[in-house]
Amino acid sequence: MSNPLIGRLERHGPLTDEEKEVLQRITSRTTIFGPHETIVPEGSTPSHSSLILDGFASRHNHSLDGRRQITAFHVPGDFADLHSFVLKKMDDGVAAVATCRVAEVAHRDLKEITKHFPHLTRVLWHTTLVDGAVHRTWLTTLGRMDARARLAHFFCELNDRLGAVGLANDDSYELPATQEELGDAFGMSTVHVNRVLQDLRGDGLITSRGKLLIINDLARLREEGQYSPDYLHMDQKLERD
Amino acid sequence: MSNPLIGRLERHGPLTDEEKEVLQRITSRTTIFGPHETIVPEGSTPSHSSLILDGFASRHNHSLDGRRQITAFHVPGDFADLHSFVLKKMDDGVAAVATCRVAEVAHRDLKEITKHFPHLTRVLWHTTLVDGAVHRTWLTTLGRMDARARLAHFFCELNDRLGAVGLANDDSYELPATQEELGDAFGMSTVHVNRVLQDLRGDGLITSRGKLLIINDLARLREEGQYSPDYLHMDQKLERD
DNA sequence: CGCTGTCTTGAAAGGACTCAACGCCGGTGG
DNA sequence: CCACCGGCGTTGAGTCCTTTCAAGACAGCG
Repeated sequence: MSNPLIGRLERHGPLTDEEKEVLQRITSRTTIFGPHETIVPEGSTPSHSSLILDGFASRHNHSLDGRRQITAFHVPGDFADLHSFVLKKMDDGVAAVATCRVAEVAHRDLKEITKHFPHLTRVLWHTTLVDGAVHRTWLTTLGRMDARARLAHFFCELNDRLGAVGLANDDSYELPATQEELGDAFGMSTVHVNRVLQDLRGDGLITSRGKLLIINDLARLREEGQYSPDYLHMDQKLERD
Repeated sequence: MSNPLIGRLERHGPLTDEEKEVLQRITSRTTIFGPHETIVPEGSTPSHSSLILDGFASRHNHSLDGRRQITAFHVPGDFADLHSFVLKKMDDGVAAVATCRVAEVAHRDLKEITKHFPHLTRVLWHTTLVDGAVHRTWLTTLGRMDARARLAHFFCELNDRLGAVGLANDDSYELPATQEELGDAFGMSTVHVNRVLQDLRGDGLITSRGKLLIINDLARLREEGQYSPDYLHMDQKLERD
């Protein structure tokens, strides 16, 4: 089976055989994390970065009074903490939402890439910048949209991101997050998440059975969430030279 | 006078003379933007990135219904849109808050850096990752703190960032943003910004005369804003090899 | 079968918003 | 030199989205 990282990076243009070999080599050590387990502790100084091969993970900050804010969700093919390679110290933490299979990529190996593979370096840089673009978009939904629109927006985002790795079919996908986690991500209480979800279901926009989320009316959900996928920079090609 | 970019990047460790020469060379073309002028339009595909030499700038997104969210403020020494070098298309826009002197750094030149100066590349990457860390922190304040704490937090953040470039003295500095801009950054209406500022002044935490902001009780402001500057990664050294 | 985590529901309280109007001040033009 | 103007800050009142607290229902699991 093909390497999820290579697939992810090749969305932005072909890689040379040599580049693919390197990527293959540095992603060979894998670990499993169960639901709610910590993948990278907040404040730690890891010597490797974690690539999600399988599962669903979150990144979170804690305010000083202990409240949790989830700042990102990660799907297979995403680096959850590539930033720790450059920033060294984690200002945030990474946790498994559902069971995750993770490749641990040594920072030593990443540094070799930056020394010898400038194109690969730019593509890796690109993935961290897309994270930033998603952060900005979440800022916009948090600052300027109501709870219903925020959740609608997120369901659209996830549909596109999971679709890109073959994990969404017919606008439906597995969403392993609890209502508490959704609340921690989108600045709302668990109670309110529950009520908004009921509204969205009641209005025929989505259906959910257990962890399965089905989007019934994607056009309307996009409109309610004011969703436009530009910020994901999904199929953008990066010139090599 | 010394180059603000070199000063900024050298916070993370010494640069070679050759690296400094390159930086000096690529930041030589400057432009002035007046208050409220657009520096980089949302959705554009710039061929250069804008380094703030002087002034105060903002980055913003618009929701589809036209509401503005400011996602970052930039001070001298900051690249406002280094991400456009790698992402190509701007998902956000950059505007001058106060008059800005800006160095326009050609993407062509940045690409040469990624080919020949791996250390410099990592340091530049670092600055975009700090932007990301600030975004995450803002997400946390937006999602999990009330309006008063968000503003308190921001005033502490700016005190540290401006202090690092010599633009804050005795915990006071120029803050050229209007109350409307603060509202657009921190998810609140102009009216509410006004009221919260009055509270902060009334409680003796800050004083403001015109555009000058004075922090009267930094310890208490930090506590109210739950502020800790770790996420700015300010004095972190990056090893060269 | 009981436990624990998750989802659901109700009621009351509150933070923040909208609308609307007014004051202040610096700039500009007559 | 002064009156007008537009941008910005301030105030008041009413409304509403969202929270908190509390408790009950449900379901998977050991």
